[in-house]
Amino acid sequence: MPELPEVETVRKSLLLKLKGKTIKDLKVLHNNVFQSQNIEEVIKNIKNQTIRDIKRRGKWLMYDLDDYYLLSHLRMEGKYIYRDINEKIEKHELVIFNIDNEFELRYKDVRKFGKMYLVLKDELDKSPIGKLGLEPWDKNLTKEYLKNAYKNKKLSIKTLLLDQSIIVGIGNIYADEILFLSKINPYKKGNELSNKNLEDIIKNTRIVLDKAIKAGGTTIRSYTSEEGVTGLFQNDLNVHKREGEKCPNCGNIIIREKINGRSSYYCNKCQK
DNA sequence: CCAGCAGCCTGTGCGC
DNA sequence: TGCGCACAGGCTGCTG
Repeated sequence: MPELPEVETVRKSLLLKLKGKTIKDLKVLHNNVFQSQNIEEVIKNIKNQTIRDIKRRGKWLMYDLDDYYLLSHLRMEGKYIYRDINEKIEKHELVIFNIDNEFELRYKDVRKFGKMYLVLKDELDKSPIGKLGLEPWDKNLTKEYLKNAYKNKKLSIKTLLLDQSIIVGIGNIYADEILFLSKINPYKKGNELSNKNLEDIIKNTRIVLDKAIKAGGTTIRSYTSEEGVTGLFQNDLNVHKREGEKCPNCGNIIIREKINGRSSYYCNKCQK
């Protein structure tokens, strides 16, 4: 589920259910989720912490606890579900939170790519959050900022848009959409972009992500029959997942090519 | 330092 | 029906 609009949608829904609740217990059923952290320590430290708020930074969820942030990245397929206390653990459920002895919040991740970190609040900068670039709506995100970030970069703009140390939150779907609206060829190199290109990228990043958030995100593969978040933005996609269809702008056929290992959809007539 | 690509995992869907 | 392959909304870590 995981680009910024989907994470934002998850954040809002988690907050409604969890704000003010206390984590009474934690079970970690798969070692790689907390990666290098000592799981016994994590469990000890998180017990009886109250969820004051749930924030978001880029594609990271941040549970704002009393003394810590619990950071959670869904990567490709992570999701949260609610279950009754002690209900049978299903396959792929990796982390079980006991919430106020009322119900369980479970983190489920088929591919096990997702990550969590429990960090002290004043050590946030040392966590993965500390390496992130600007939020799309940050006032510091200007064409000068991008020009500087992209100078000397021979990577394609498609690849650069996915670089979370420059702008956060854009993934493979929205990168394609942003480039389509900006009429930029995805192969164009970062250091070859014009001022107009850079302005269009910033403008369209905000437009696309805003619209996607309002639509509740994009749902492409419906591998969730249970309570996954189901967004509607897939109906508004212009090029992504539309190989062989007509470009809504010029009628040319939309093509798909791999750029740096990621499927990229674009119109080679209007994206120059 | 940088670009490119395998690797992490599991499941689904398609062509044969 | 079964098999093998390509693909999946992300990111890290290795290689040259």
